Amino acid sequence: MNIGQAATASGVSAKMIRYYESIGLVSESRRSDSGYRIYSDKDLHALRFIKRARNLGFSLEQIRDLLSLWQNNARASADVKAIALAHVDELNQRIRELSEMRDTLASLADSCHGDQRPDCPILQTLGKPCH
Amino acid sequence: MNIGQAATASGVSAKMIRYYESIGLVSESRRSDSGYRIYSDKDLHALRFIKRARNLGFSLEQIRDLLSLWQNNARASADVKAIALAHVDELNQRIRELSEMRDTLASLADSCHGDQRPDCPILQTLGKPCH
DNA sequence: GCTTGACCTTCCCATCATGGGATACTTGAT
DNA sequence: ATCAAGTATCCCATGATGGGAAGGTCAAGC
Repeated sequence: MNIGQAATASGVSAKMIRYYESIGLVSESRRSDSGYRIYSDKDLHALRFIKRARNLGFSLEQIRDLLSLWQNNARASADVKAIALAHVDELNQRIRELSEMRDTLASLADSCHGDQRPDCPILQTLGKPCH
Repeated sequence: MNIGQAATASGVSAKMIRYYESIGLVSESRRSDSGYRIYSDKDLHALRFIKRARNLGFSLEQIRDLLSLWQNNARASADVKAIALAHVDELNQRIRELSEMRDTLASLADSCHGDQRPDCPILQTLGKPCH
């Protein structure tokens, strides 16, 4: 399987597959005589693993750890769970921050007439001299 | 006021002030004879404005628009409100995505024993052949 | 006056994950 | 033989920020 097919089948772009290889996230693939990368089902499996983990918001470094646990049959599930829960915490933190921004901004927008007049509490608040 | 004092007073690092100037987000400041940047209260006001808007998650390009409205006394508050509401939508979208990730991951983690055994539904799900 | 340390200047590089594009080669089908 | 599509390697860009080097400036203390 060439890189394009692996990309389609895994949902990871060819560009990214090459990049993952360059940073050692996936091992260097076999090459054809002409230098084309060749992917096995096992390689594909790893790419799909990465794609899933990205969809869950894991960073490539977190995925590096997950991959090594995934490939290590002697792993303890506690190690995996710890990474997952740490990431849940990160997600919660970011959700909290974004929610706070949204609430503040929504209430500012709510108090703005939204008409042709220049008077605007949003700009007034942004421009206030101190926090 | 030198850049360091402006940085402290506005909460924007000196690095960032220079960067904002380089991309034309703030106008080039006056310079002393020796080339030091000099900031007025008005400049400081604009930096604080930017800082606030960043805290609300606006991108620098959005802030560019907000600043020009802020400085334009003939603005319509509707224009400001539109930008704010569009940003609220973006925030909601990101919150939704992150919440979805968190829920998926939390439920996976929940189903994982988290003990010394290798058996782990988290890795199993990440590694499953198809979406 | 001279030293010292804190501050300022510009310039380059790094981050993180991804995409765009240039140039050249390979493959497979007509 | 030709042509399109695929692939290879490079370099560059993003957005917002920080780090650091090399050199100039300022103010305080001796």
